[in-house]
Amino acid sequence: MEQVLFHQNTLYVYNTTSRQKERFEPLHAPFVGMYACGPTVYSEPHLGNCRSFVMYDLMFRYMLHLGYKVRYVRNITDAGHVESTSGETGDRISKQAKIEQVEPMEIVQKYSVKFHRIMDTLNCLPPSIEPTATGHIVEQIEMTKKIMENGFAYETDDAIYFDVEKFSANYPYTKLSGRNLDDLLNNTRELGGQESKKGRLDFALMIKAKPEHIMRWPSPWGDVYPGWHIECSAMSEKYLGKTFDIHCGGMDLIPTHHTNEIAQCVACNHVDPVKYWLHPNMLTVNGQKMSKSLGNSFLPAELFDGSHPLLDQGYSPMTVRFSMLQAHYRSTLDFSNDALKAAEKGYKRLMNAKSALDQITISGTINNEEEANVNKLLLATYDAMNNDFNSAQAIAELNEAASMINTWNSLQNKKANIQEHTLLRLKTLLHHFLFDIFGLLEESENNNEKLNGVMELVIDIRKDARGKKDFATSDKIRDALQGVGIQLKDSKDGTSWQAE
RNA sequence: GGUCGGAUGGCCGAGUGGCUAGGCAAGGCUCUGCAAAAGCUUCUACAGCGGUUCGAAUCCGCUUCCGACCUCCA
Repeated sequence: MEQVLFHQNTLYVYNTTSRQKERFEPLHAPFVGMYACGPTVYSEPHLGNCRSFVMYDLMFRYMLHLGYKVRYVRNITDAGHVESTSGETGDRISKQAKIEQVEPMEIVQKYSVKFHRIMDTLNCLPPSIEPTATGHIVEQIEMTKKIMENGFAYETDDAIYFDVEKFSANYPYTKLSGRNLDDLLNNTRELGGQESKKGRLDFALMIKAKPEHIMRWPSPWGDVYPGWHIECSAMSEKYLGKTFDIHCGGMDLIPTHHTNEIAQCVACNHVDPVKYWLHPNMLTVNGQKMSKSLGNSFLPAELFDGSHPLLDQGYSPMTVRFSMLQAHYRSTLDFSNDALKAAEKGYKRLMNAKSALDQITISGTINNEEEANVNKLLLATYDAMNNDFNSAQAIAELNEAASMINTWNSLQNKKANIQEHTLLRLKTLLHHFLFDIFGLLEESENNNEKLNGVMELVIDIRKDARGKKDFATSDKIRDALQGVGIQLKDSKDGTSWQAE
């Protein structure tokens, strides 16, 4: 039996289009269609990329938890992400293929695999559908044809361009970004390259492939490869329909990629494709956006093993995930040693409280204040998430829970003065939030049976030594274990251990 | 240069005009053979200057600083 919680929990989301929080009402509840811009698989994703994917995962998980039937589509851009800055035309995949001296599809394969591994490591659920651009060339060509038929695109010697000026006469092109169209049109900044497009804001739907270009597909305009924006429009329409609920993507995609996506869809289907646009903010390093071009990227692997020069230790995947959850998705998040260290401790605190809660039972008497505090907290945690997925706030509420749990746990009898079903609800809450919604995992190796057996023995030997006041032996055991990353924790109830 | 968004205690970070978010660090205490771990506890901040209000971190204006986008980026 599945719970449907969305009737009691009204979700509010910040819609970039309206610049305010709106009540989330799916077009066809309980179904929710959600599209997120996935990676361009020409290199390894860095932590900034990962943050966005973790945030989409949080949204996906929370909506699932509420009982929505979510179809989460996240594409893979494996063709056509054009670099058009300096006259050199060509897409990122082809460029990287030249650098690594392999086939473009080898690049695609290599970095798709890496991407999926990282998503697994960070415990992101796989999307419901993960379509690739190369698998949907037909749909993209069809869409381009329709846009041309509708009069919003034109052909030149080198490409099919979208006519932004013509489009903007009929529709507020800059609606999403809030930019002033005239300012954009009159921007004095010089563009490189000698493209044949008419307007400076026009963008390529399809690019005619030069003879040396390997990734190419036949079309009414000769051999072409797709522009970047058209794939998302074509694939979102195919799997979610002409209109759907949620579209996610990094904030940096608003003025260009997402603006153009809307333009394409409207020019093609005459309807606004997306009801709610949700945009996670950037990850920063020393206040600056993490980006490949700035050279300040952290790769996940460098973070996990601590090999990045700015770090003085490694941090586990769940520490990284937790640090991302501790900030709201629309705020910038600054990555630093101190922030990660704090996250590491904070994550352990919650996990420890979760384990401690398993030992807590009810006393049989009810303390009204205790009872009220727990009930308040149960609501507050949901309220936080209902308020535009405020995981930071929700974590703060769970920390309040941790304090209560720790207090009960420090009592001789480990008993709480609350109702039985209230205790049960608290246990359920912690389980749901930590594992299902936040997507955290237990990282300790305490569930390894053989190691458990060995540790039991070692702890027993040390206990005997301590009993005989043979502290040389007991300390030797403690220090040696510390050396291999196992920490012993002495308490009144005996000794437990934890692997780093 | 244009447009948009920020500035919160030692650090990271929530904050929907009134009820000290939270975590980490630091100090104190409990526990302990010593330590670690764990727990309890203390630390009342909102860039500056004006304004609105009974009351402002929150609303408005100006100033300073920072960032993002405008050219590829999640």
